[in-house]
Amino acid sequence: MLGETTEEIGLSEFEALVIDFFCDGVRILGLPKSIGEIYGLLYVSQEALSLDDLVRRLGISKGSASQGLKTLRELGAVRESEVGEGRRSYYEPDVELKQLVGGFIKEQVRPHLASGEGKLENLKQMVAKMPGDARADFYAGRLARLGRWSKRAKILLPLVQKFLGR
Amino acid sequence: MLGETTEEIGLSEFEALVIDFFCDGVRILGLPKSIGEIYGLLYVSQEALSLDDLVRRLGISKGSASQGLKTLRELGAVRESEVGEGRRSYYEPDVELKQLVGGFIKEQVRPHLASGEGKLENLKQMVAKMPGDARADFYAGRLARLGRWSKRAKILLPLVQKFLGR
DNA sequence: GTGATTGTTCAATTTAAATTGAACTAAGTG
DNA sequence: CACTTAGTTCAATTTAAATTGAACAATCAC
Repeated sequence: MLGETTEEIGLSEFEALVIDFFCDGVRILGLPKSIGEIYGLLYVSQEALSLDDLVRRLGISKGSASQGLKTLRELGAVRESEVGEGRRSYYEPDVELKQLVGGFIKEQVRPHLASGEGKLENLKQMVAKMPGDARADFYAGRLARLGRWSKRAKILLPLVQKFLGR
Repeated sequence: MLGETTEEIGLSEFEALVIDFFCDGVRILGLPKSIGEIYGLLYVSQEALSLDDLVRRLGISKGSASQGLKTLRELGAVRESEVGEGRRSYYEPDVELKQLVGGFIKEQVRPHLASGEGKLENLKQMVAKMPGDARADFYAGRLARLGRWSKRAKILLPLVQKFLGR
């Protein structure tokens, strides 16, 4: 099993630029650069890649690659390929924008929205217990507005997903 | 001019929780916590506040407050109040979701989209210069897909703004 | 079973980002 | 003008986040 195939190491200029493109992309979403590198290399590769391929070609640690792949799988941005023969897993990207955005909304956006709504509920209860003066009225008004923001976001998200679906 | 008005220092529990709410919010958007603190305190205050008020009540440095206010003004999330008498400036929040999202899209999202389109253009030119083999076809296909993503985003953003406008 | 291969976890380290604080500009006051 | 007050800038520091790498499971091969 020595020297089986020509093992590509390093990255072509083209590959490096595609990867850089995705690093910028994930940066906006608040995800670590390594996620962009991994997804980028998968996106620009014709064949599915193993964890070891990612480590070798990107020059990142096994820990980073493992952790990054885990996040990408949770987001639904990457899936295990069926083809790989041995015990080793190979990964390929999901390239459907709809899926990518859907996964991001489900994993990153909705949890934050939900926790925000919880906090808002607490705040409303605090105001309900305050003396009914002008200050409490002001607070109630501001909280009501936040509630409307949150409600709108919850209507908007499915619409966005629908729009991206076709 | 000593001891003019009862100068509130520190934060009530309610104020602290509202500020915390906004810190979470800006975190998702990839903005620093101090931005959330400043906007949060303005949001929960009935009167416009000066830079010095922010420094004192939030316990942050003048530098942070100045820089944070600058960013918030650029985003259109905060404006100078008309009322302030002396030479000092007072600030109040813009509480219209439409404006806030609009400012964020204009300042944070569009510039990234534009730079991404530039990079994509470069990549397409590189592929055009490659030998016309299967690999180049694969690359061309992937880049075309990225182009569609970007096009969709550009259609979607104004729709989102419109939706939030009413 | 032993030894090799694949992948995960997490404490220690590195890297990147935010914050401070002192020096500075600008504008107001007497 | 000299003196105070308001606000900005930016190098140095602090803080938070990402990455590493070594130890640890899990799975296969023999």
